[in-house]
Amino acid sequence: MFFGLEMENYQGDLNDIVRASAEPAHFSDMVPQLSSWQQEFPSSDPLSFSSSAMEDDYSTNTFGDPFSAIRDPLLLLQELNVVGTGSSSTYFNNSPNSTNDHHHMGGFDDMTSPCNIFSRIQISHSSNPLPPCDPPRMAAASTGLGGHKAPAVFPSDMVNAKSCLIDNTAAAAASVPLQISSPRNLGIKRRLGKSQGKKVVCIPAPAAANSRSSGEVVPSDLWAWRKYGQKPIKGSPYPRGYYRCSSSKGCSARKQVERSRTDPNMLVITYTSEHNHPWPTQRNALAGSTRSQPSKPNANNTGSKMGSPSDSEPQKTTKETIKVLTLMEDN
DNA sequence: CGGTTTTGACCAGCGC
DNA sequence: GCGCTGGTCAAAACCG
Repeated sequence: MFFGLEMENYQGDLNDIVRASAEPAHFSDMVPQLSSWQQEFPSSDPLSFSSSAMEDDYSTNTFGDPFSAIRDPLLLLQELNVVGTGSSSTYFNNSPNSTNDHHHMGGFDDMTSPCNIFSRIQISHSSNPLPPCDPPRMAAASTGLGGHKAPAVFPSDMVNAKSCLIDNTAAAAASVPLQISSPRNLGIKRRLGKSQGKKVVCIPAPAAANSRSSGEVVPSDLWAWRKYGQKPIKGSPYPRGYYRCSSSKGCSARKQVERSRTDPNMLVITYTSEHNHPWPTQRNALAGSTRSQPSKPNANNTGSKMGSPSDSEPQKTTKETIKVLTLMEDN
């Protein structure tokens, strides 16, 4: 069930993995699962998806702001370190207990709070941690990691854990340059090779979970991200969004968000650089951060060369997010 | 007012 | 050198 298990069968063709494990049908199964998740973690849970969001028709909004409802996977892990046992200090640690595949992340099992989403997150330590998302990039991660046991992180209820996280920082620490093996991504290879501390996260795209049309507020990230660009990517029908941290001036943390070209239900988030500041106690600003669906006459963006404005990630500051921060500070 | 998103333009790396 | 491509900049519009 875990794709870590699927990865064990990986023998080189990532596309086969994607085909084998990332069928859209899986995602359709995700909705009721998330609904049950929502039931188990009701609105008091700052991390849960909204039920109304789940009711949004994903098929009619295939790229409708897929990022807003996503909490940073890395952030989730960081929060684990904060809220959890504090036994680890990295985004995800290779648990000393991880001697084989399909281990829970150390400390995760301690997350027993009924209101803690993390209790439902499992980390798969697989010798082949490649996720069933973007094959070229995952191939890159595979190449770069050089056997590094990068675990996957995912809510266990979500489509058989169709999310993953590749810690390229570890690769960099091991002096293993991140490389893209696919000739289709030479450009990316070029960029990735230059940067350091890249982390690639592949997660299921929420079904327009931000539900901006309904005005529902969905927490996305404790970090404040400001979108500074969006570009269409060759070979991919989906644009890539460029975000930088706006929590602190001078912070070089950035992330790129795009849909997997092989599985539109998956989002590939690439983190670049680290935050050079503490957790934001509050968002720098509210104005614009709760921007609703553009009301501009060209809101449908028919004339845009870069895709729909709904592709972007709204920087939503929510009471729920503040609540999480408060809880974190209490710890 | 101070933040955001949007988006056209610009720049730089790479292959040919 | 040129073209392609990805990444970034910055002005304008927008939002609360």
